[in-house]
Amino acid sequence: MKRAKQKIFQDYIAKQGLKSTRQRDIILDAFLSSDRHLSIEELYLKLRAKHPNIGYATVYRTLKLFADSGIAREIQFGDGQTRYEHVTEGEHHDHLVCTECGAIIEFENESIEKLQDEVAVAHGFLIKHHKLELYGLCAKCRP
Amino acid sequence: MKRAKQKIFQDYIAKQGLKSTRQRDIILDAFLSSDRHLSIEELYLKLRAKHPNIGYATVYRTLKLFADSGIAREIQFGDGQTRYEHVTEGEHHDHLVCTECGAIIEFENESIEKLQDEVAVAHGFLIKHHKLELYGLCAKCRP
DNA sequence: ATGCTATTGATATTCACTTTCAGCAGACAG
DNA sequence: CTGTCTGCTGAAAGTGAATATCAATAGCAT
Repeated sequence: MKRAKQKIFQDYIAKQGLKSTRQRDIILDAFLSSDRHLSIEELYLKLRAKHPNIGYATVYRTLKLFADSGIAREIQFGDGQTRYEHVTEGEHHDHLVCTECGAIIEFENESIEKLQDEVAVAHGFLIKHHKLELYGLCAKCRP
Repeated sequence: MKRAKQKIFQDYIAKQGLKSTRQRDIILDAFLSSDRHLSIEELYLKLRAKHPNIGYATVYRTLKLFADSGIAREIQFGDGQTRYEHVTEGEHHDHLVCTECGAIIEFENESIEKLQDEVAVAHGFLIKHHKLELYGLCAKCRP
C-alpha cells in the first residue's frame, strides 16, 4: 500500500520532468506513515523533530504535489486549516467529525451516493465530486 | 417571511441587551432582500452603493449577529470566502455548486438525511449538523 | 438633557497560506 | 567525474480574508 503510493508519486514526478529530492522522500514517508487527516502545520511540526532544516514552504508545496499526483486530497473541516488525506484508488469515503475532540471517522455509504446522483440528474447537474460531513459528538464525547 | 425574520432579529437584539441601530437595519434589509448566498465582501459592496459610510467591519459583525440570532448561517464552498445564507425555521437544505459559473442550487432530500442518521447511529455518533455539497457543472455549463 | 454602555468606522493585526528569489542540488551529457 | 542546465529549497516577504483595537459616536433609560 505504502509502496504502491510511493511508486505512483515517483512515476508522477518522472512524467512531469520534476526531480526526486531528499526532502520529498522524507515528506512522503512522513505523510504515508501518519494519521490520515493532517494539516500542513501538523505535518511540518512532526517533521521538524527529526528534520529541523525542512521548511514550511517545502512541506506546503510537496503536499500540493501529492494532491496533483493523486495520492492525496485536500479537505477542509471548517476549522480554518486545510488538511490532506490519503487517497486510495477506487475508494471514496465521507467523514464524521467530532466537534468536541476533533476525531475524524471515515465511512462509506453506497446508498447515499446513489441518492446524490439522483439529485444531480434531477437538476441536470453533472457531479465532479462531493463533500459530505456529519458534525457532532463521537461515541466518546457524547453525554 | 422577511417581516418574521426582522422580528426574530429585533427580539434577539432586545433580549441580549444590544441596541437597534440604523446600520443594523440597513444591513438586515439588504441581507433579507438579496440572493441567499452572499459573502461579507459582496454584501459590503452592494451596500456601499447606497450607504458609502458603512464600514466593512460593521457588515462583518452584523452578519455574525444574524447567525447568532438564528436568521442566517455561515457556509463555505471552498472558494476562500465565508458566505451567509438565510435560515428558515424547520427547513434544511443542501447545495449543488457549479464549479464553472459559481451558481448555487439548493435541494432537500429526506432519504439522504435518513441514511445519514443511520450512519451516525452505527458509529455511536450524535449528529449536530451536517454539510452536503455536490460540486460539478450545472445544466447551463455542462458540455 | 444626561450619563452609561453599546456601536461604529478606520485602521492595525492575525492567520493561513502563497509567492519570491538567491543559493543549492538532482540529472544528464560529455 | 565534471560541467551545465534547470528544478528545488528555505527564509522571508506578500496576500487576502477575517478579526481585534480604539477613539469617537449614538442608542436608550432615567
